[in-house]
Amino acid sequence: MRIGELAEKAGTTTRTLRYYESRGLLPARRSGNGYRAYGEEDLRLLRQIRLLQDFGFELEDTRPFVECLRAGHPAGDSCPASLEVYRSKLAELDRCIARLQEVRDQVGAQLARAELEAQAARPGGPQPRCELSAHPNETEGN
Amino acid sequence: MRIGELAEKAGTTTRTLRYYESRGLLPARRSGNGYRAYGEEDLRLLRQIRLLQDFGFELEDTRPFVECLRAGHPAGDSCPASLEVYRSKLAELDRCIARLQEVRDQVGAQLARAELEAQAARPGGPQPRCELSAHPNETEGN
DNA sequence: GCTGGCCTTGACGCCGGGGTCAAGGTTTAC
DNA sequence: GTAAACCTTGACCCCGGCGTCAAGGCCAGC
Repeated sequence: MRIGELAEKAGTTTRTLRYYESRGLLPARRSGNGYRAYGEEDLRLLRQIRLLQDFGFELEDTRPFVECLRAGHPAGDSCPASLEVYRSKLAELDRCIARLQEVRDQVGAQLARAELEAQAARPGGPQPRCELSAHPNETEGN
Repeated sequence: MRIGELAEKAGTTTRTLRYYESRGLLPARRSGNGYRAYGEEDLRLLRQIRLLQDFGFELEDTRPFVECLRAGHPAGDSCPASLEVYRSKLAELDRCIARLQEVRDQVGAQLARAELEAQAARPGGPQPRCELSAHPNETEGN
Protein backbone atom coordinates (compact mmCIF):
# COMPACT_ATOMS: atom_id res chain seq x y z
CA MET A 1 0.00 0.00 0.00
CA ARG A 2 1.37 3.42 -0.88
CA ILE A 3 1.02 6.58 1.10
CA GLY A 4 -1.96 8.02 -0.75
CA GLU A 5 -3.97 4.85 -0.31
CA LEU A 6 -3.22 4.59 3.40
CA ALA A 7 -4.09 8.22 3.92
CA GLU A 8 -7.40 7.77 2.20
CA LYS A 9 -8.25 4.62 4.15
CA ALA A 10 -7.55 6.40 7.40
CA GLY A 11 -9.27 9.59 6.39
CA THR A 12 -6.20 11.72 6.64
CA THR A 13 -3.59 13.23 4.32
CA THR A 14 -0.24 12.19 2.95
CA ARG A 15 1.31 15.22 4.61
CA THR A 16 0.14 13.96 7.97
CA LEU A 17 1.63 10.52 7.39
CA ARG A 18 4.97 12.02 6.42
CA TYR A 19 4.78 14.16 9.51
CA TYR A 20 4.17 11.13 11.72
CA GLU A 21 7.11 9.40 10.10
CA SER A 22 9.32 12.44 10.69
CA ARG A 23 8.36 12.17 14.36
CA GLY A 24 9.36 8.52 14.34
CA LEU A 25 5.83 7.49 15.11
CA LEU A 26 4.95 5.65 11.95
CA PRO A 27 8.08 4.67 10.00
CA ALA A 28 7.57 3.11 6.59
CA ARG A 29 9.41 0.51 4.59
CA ARG A 30 10.46 1.58 1.14
CA SER A 31 9.82 -0.18 -2.11
CA GLY A 32 12.37 -0.30 -4.93
CA ASN A 33 11.53 3.09 -6.36
CA GLY A 34 11.79 4.83 -3.01
CA TYR A 35 8.04 5.01 -2.42
CA ARG A 36 6.80 4.38 1.10
CA ALA A 37 5.22 0.94 1.50
CA TYR A 38 2.64 0.25 4.21
CA GLY A 39 0.82 -2.86 5.36
CA GLU A 40 -2.47 -3.53 7.08
CA GLU A 41 -0.71 -3.33 10.43
CA ASP A 42 0.20 0.27 9.73
CA LEU A 43 -3.44 1.03 9.15
CA ARG A 44 -4.22 -0.30 12.63
CA LEU A 45 -1.49 1.83 14.17
CA LEU A 46 -2.70 4.84 12.27
CA ARG A 47 -6.27 4.34 13.38
CA GLN A 48 -5.09 4.16 16.97
CA ILE A 49 -3.24 7.44 16.55
CA ARG A 50 -6.20 9.17 14.99
CA LEU A 51 -8.58 7.97 17.67
CA LEU A 52 -6.42 9.44 20.41
CA GLN A 53 -5.84 12.60 18.42
CA ASP A 54 -9.59 13.00 18.17
CA PHE A 55 -9.67 12.84 21.95
CA GLY A 56 -7.27 15.75 21.98
CA PHE A 57 -4.20 13.73 22.92
CA GLU A 58 -0.94 15.21 21.81
CA LEU A 59 1.01 13.22 19.29
CA GLU A 60 3.64 12.25 21.83
CA ASP A 61 0.97 10.79 24.07
CA THR A 62 -0.04 8.34 21.38
CA ARG A 63 3.43 6.84 21.20
CA PRO A 64 3.01 4.29 24.02
CA PHE A 65 -0.17 3.01 22.38
CA VAL A 66 1.51 2.64 19.03
CA GLU A 67 4.50 0.88 20.51
CA CYS A 68 2.19 -1.37 22.46
CA LEU A 69 0.42 -2.44 19.30
CA ARG A 70 3.68 -2.85 17.46
CA ALA A 71 4.92 -5.09 20.26
CA GLY A 72 2.16 -7.49 19.34
CA HIS A 73 -0.33 -6.76 22.07
CA PRO A 74 -4.01 -7.12 21.20
CA ALA A 75 -4.85 -3.47 21.88
CA GLY A 76 -2.95 -0.23 22.09
CA ASP A 77 -3.93 0.13 25.72
CA SER A 78 -2.83 -3.35 26.76
CA CYS A 79 0.38 -1.92 28.19
CA PRO A 80 0.97 -0.16 31.51
CA ALA A 81 2.53 2.86 29.82
CA SER A 82 -0.68 3.42 27.88
CA LEU A 83 -2.76 3.15 31.03
CA GLU A 84 -0.53 5.75 32.64
CA VAL A 85 -1.23 8.08 29.74
CA TYR A 86 -4.95 7.48 30.19
CA ARG A 87 -4.67 8.32 33.86
CA SER A 88 -2.65 11.47 33.46
CA LYS A 89 -4.96 12.60 30.67
CA LEU A 90 -7.94 12.05 32.91
CA ALA A 91 -6.34 14.12 35.63
CA GLU A 92 -5.48 16.82 33.11
CA LEU A 93 -9.00 16.82 31.76
CA ASP A 94 -10.41 17.14 35.25
CA ARG A 95 -8.15 20.06 36.05
CA CYS A 96 -9.04 21.69 32.77
CA ILE A 97 -12.76 21.22 33.23
CA ALA A 98 -12.63 22.54 36.78
CA ARG A 99 -10.69 25.59 35.65
CA LEU A 100 -13.10 26.29 32.81
CA GLN A 101 -16.08 25.84 35.10
CA GLU A 102 -14.57 28.32 37.50
CA VAL A 103 -14.00 30.84 34.74
CA ARG A 104 -17.49 30.22 33.42
CA ASP A 105 -18.99 31.03 36.79
CA GLN A 106 -16.94 34.18 37.17
CA VAL A 107 -17.78 35.41 33.69
CA GLY A 108 -21.42 34.58 34.33
CA ALA A 109 -21.35 36.61 37.51
CA GLN A 110 -19.71 39.53 35.72
CA LEU A 111 -22.36 39.42 33.04
CA ALA A 112 -25.18 39.32 35.53
CA ARG A 113 -23.76 42.24 37.46
CA ALA A 114 -23.11 44.29 34.33
CA GLU A 115 -26.60 43.64 33.02
CA LEU A 116 -28.06 44.79 36.30
CA GLU A 117 -26.01 47.94 36.25
CA ALA A 118 -26.94 48.63 32.65
CA GLN A 119 -30.57 48.12 33.56
CA ALA A 120 -30.27 50.54 36.46
CA ALA A 121 -28.52 53.15 34.37
CA ARG A 122 -31.00 53.11 31.53
CA PRO A 123 -33.19 56.22 31.72
CA GLY A 124 -36.83 55.17 31.89
CA GLY A 125 -35.71 51.83 33.21
CA PRO A 126 -36.66 50.66 36.69
CA GLN A 127 -35.57 53.32 39.13
CA PRO A 128 -34.04 52.33 42.42
CA ARG A 129 -37.25 51.86 44.36
CA CYS A 130 -37.62 51.63 48.10
CA GLU A 131 -39.79 48.77 49.29
CA LEU A 132 -41.01 51.02 52.05
CA SER A 133 -41.61 54.03 49.91
CA ALA A 134 -40.20 57.33 51.07
CA HIS A 135 -43.06 59.08 49.26
CA PRO A 136 -46.19 56.98 49.76
CA ASN A 137 -48.30 59.37 47.65
CA GLU A 138 -46.41 58.39 44.47
CA THR A 139 -48.36 55.40 43.18
CA GLU A 140 -46.67 52.73 41.04
CA GLY A 141 -49.24 52.86 38.28
CA ASN A 142 -47.50 54.78 35.47
CA MET B 1 4.95 57.04 33.70
CA ARG B 2 7.32 55.13 31.43
CA ILE B 3 6.84 51.68 30.04
CA GLY B 4 8.85 49.81 32.64
CA GLU B 5 6.97 51.36 35.51
CA LEU B 6 3.58 50.65 33.99
CA ALA B 7 4.58 47.08 33.25
CA GLU B 8 5.67 46.56 36.83
CA LYS B 9 2.52 48.11 38.28
CA ALA B 10 0.39 45.84 36.16
CA GLY B 11 2.51 42.79 36.76
CA THR B 12 3.42 42.30 33.13
CA THR B 13 6.36 43.02 30.83
CA THR B 14 7.42 45.84 28.58
CA ARG B 15 7.34 43.46 25.67
CA THR B 16 3.69 42.81 26.34
CA LEU B 17 2.86 46.51 26.41
CA ARG B 18 4.65 47.11 23.13
CA TYR B 19 2.74 44.19 21.70
CA TYR B 20 -0.58 45.66 22.83
CA GLU B 21 0.39 48.95 21.26
CA SER B 22 1.31 47.22 18.01
CA ARG B 23 -2.20 45.75 18.02
CA GLY B 24 -3.65 49.22 18.51
CA LEU B 25 -5.05 48.19 21.86
CA LEU B 26 -3.05 50.44 24.13
CA PRO B 27 -1.45 53.31 22.19
CA ALA B 28 0.93 55.57 24.08
CA ARG B 29 1.79 59.22 23.95
CA ARG B 30 5.44 60.00 23.49
CA SER B 31 7.56 62.29 25.57
CA GLY B 32 10.26 64.50 24.03
CA ASN B 33 12.91 61.83 23.90
CA GLY B 34 10.64 59.33 22.15
CA TYR B 35 9.90 57.31 25.26
CA ARG B 36 6.34 56.04 25.71
CA ALA B 37 4.42 58.04 28.30
CA TYR B 38 1.48 56.53 30.14
CA GLY B 39 -1.01 57.90 32.67
CA GLU B 40 -3.11 56.40 35.41
CA GLU B 41 -5.92 55.85 32.94
CA ASP B 42 -3.68 53.54 30.93
CA LEU B 43 -3.13 51.49 34.04
CA ARG B 44 -6.89 51.02 34.37
CA LEU B 45 -7.17 49.94 30.74
CA LEU B 46 -4.27 47.59 31.17
CA ARG B 47 -5.74 46.02 34.28
CA GLN B 48 -8.97 45.43 32.39
CA ILE B 49 -7.07 43.70 29.60
CA ARG B 50 -5.13 41.51 32.00
CA LEU B 51 -8.24 40.51 33.89
CA LEU B 52 -9.92 39.29 30.73
CA GLN B 53 -6.73 37.64 29.52
CA ASP B 54 -6.61 35.72 32.78
CA PHE B 55 -10.10 34.49 31.98
CA GLY B 56 -8.70 33.16 28.74
CA PHE B 57 -10.19 35.84 26.51
CA GLU B 58 -8.31 36.46 23.31
CA LEU B 59 -6.75 39.87 22.96
CA GLU B 60 -9.26 40.95 20.33
CA ASP B 61 -12.10 40.16 22.70
CA THR B 62 -10.79 42.68 25.20
CA ARG B 63 -11.01 45.51 22.71
CA PRO B 64 -14.67 46.43 23.33
CA PHE B 65 -13.96 46.66 27.06
CA VAL B 66 -10.98 48.89 26.55
CA GLU B 67 -12.84 51.15 24.14
CA CYS B 68 -15.73 51.30 26.57
CA LEU B 69 -13.47 52.50 29.34
CA ARG B 70 -11.73 54.93 27.04
CA ALA B 71 -15.13 56.35 26.06
CA GLY B 72 -15.53 57.40 29.66
CA HIS B 73 -17.85 54.73 30.93
CA PRO B 74 -17.49 53.72 34.56
CA ALA B 75 -16.60 50.11 33.80
CA GLY B 76 -15.27 48.18 30.81
CA ASP B 77 -18.46 46.17 30.67
CA SER B 78 -20.81 49.15 30.73
CA CYS B 79 -21.27 48.90 26.97
CA PRO B 80 -23.47 46.51 24.96
CA ALA B 81 -20.55 45.32 22.86
CA SER B 82 -18.78 44.12 26.00
CA LEU B 83 -21.89 42.31 27.18
CA GLU B 84 -22.07 40.57 23.83
CA VAL B 85 -18.51 39.36 24.29
CA TYR B 86 -19.43 38.06 27.73
CA ARG B 87 -22.35 36.17 26.27
CA SER B 88 -20.50 34.62 23.38
CA LYS B 89 -17.67 33.67 25.73
CA LEU B 90 -20.13 32.00 28.05
CA ALA B 91 -21.57 30.03 25.18
CA GLU B 92 -18.09 29.09 24.03
CA LEU B 93 -17.11 28.00 27.53
CA ASP B 94 -20.21 25.87 27.80
CA ARG B 95 -19.50 24.16 24.50
CA CYS B 96 -15.91 23.62 25.51
CA ILE B 97 -16.78 22.20 28.90
CA ALA B 98 -19.38 19.89 27.41
CA ARG B 99 -16.90 18.63 24.85
CA LEU B 100 -14.22 18.04 27.46
CA GLN B 101 -16.67 16.28 29.73
CA GLU B 102 -17.63 14.01 26.87
CA VAL B 103 -14.02 13.19 26.14
CA ARG B 104 -13.35 12.69 29.84
CA ASP B 105 -16.11 10.13 30.05
CA GLN B 106 -14.90 8.28 26.99
CA VAL B 107 -11.33 8.18 28.18
CA GLY B 108 -12.51 7.09 31.60
CA ALA B 109 -14.47 4.26 30.02
CA GLN B 110 -11.46 3.21 27.94
CA LEU B 111 -9.29 3.17 31.03
CA ALA B 112 -11.78 1.11 33.01
CA ARG B 113 -12.10 -1.41 30.21
CA ALA B 114 -8.36 -1.64 29.65
CA GLU B 115 -7.72 -2.11 33.37
CA LEU B 116 -10.24 -4.91 33.48
CA GLU B 117 -8.66 -6.61 30.52
CA ALA B 118 -5.20 -6.23 32.01
CA GLN B 119 -6.50 -7.69 35.25
CA ALA B 120 -8.00 -10.63 33.41
CA ALA B 121 -4.87 -11.28 31.41
CA ARG B 122 -2.52 -11.21 34.39
CA PRO B 123 -1.48 -14.79 35.22
CA GLY B 124 -2.30 -15.51 38.84
CA GLY B 125 -4.83 -12.72 38.76
CA PRO B 126 -8.51 -13.41 39.29
CA GLN B 127 -9.59 -15.94 36.71
CA PRO B 128 -12.90 -15.51 34.91
CA ARG B 129 -15.09 -17.07 37.55
CA CYS B 130 -18.68 -18.20 37.09
CA GLU B 131 -21.03 -17.04 39.79
CA LEU B 132 -22.68 -20.41 39.52
CA SER B 133 -19.49 -22.34 39.61
CA ALA B 134 -18.88 -24.96 36.96
CA HIS B 135 -16.78 -26.83 39.48
CA PRO B 136 -18.51 -26.55 42.87
CA ASN B 137 -15.72 -28.47 44.58
CA GLU B 138 -13.27 -25.61 44.07
CA THR B 139 -13.73 -23.51 47.19
CA GLU B 140 -13.01 -19.77 47.13
CA GLY B 141 -10.72 -19.76 50.18
CA ASN B 142 -7.28 -19.50 48.63
C1' DG C 1 33.38 61.11 30.60
C1' DC C 2 31.96 56.80 31.75
C1' DT C 3 29.25 53.10 33.54
C1' DG C 4 24.75 51.27 34.26
C1' DG C 5 20.07 51.27 33.63
C1' DC C 6 16.51 52.77 31.31
C1' DC C 7 14.49 53.29 26.56
C1' DT C 8 13.91 52.63 21.10
C1' DT C 9 12.91 49.63 16.71
C1' DG C 10 13.50 45.33 14.23
C1' DA C 11 13.68 40.70 13.71
C1' DC C 12 13.73 35.86 14.73
C1' DG C 13 12.03 31.88 17.86
C1' DC C 14 8.56 29.02 19.91
C1' DC C 15 4.78 25.57 20.05
C1' DG C 16 1.62 21.63 17.37
C1' DG C 17 -0.04 19.74 13.62
C1' DG C 18 0.15 19.90 9.80
C1' DG C 19 -1.07 23.13 4.75
C1' DT C 20 0.90 24.42 0.72
C1' DC C 21 4.08 25.31 -2.72
C1' DA C 22 8.40 23.99 -5.63
C1' DA C 23 11.14 21.12 -8.42
C1' DG C 24 11.80 16.91 -9.77
C1' DG C 25 11.41 11.32 -10.35
C1' DT C 26 8.18 7.08 -11.61
C1' DT C 27 4.68 4.65 -13.40
C1' DT C 28 0.47 3.96 -16.00
C1' DA C 29 -2.75 4.76 -19.77
C1' DC C 30 -3.67 6.10 -24.17
C1' DG D 1 5.81 9.69 -26.65
C1' DT D 2 3.41 12.20 -23.73
C1' DA D 3 0.07 13.55 -20.40
C1' DA D 4 -1.86 12.45 -15.90
C1' DA D 5 -1.53 10.89 -11.56
C1' DC D 6 1.18 9.25 -8.44
C1' DC D 7 5.46 9.70 -5.53
C1' DT D 8 9.98 12.09 -3.40
C1' DT D 9 12.52 15.81 -0.34
C1' DG D 10 12.87 20.50 1.21
C1' DA D 11 11.25 24.62 2.73
C1' DC D 12 8.32 28.24 4.16
C1' DC D 13 3.55 29.60 6.36
C1' DC D 14 -0.07 29.68 9.94
C1' DC D 15 -1.93 30.93 14.69
C1' DG D 16 -1.41 33.90 19.58
C1' DG D 17 1.09 36.00 22.71
C1' DC D 18 4.59 37.11 23.65
C1' DG D 19 10.38 35.83 24.89
C1' DT D 20 14.68 37.03 23.59
C1' DC D 21 18.37 38.89 21.29
C1' DA D 22 20.80 42.91 18.59
C1' DA D 23 22.28 47.46 17.88
C1' DG D 24 21.87 51.73 19.24
C1' DG D 25 19.87 56.35 21.86
C1' DC D 26 19.08 58.90 26.47
C1' DC D 27 19.88 60.08 31.06
C1' DA D 28 21.48 59.80 36.02
C1' DG D 29 25.14 59.57 39.27
C1' DC D 30 29.98 59.54 40.34
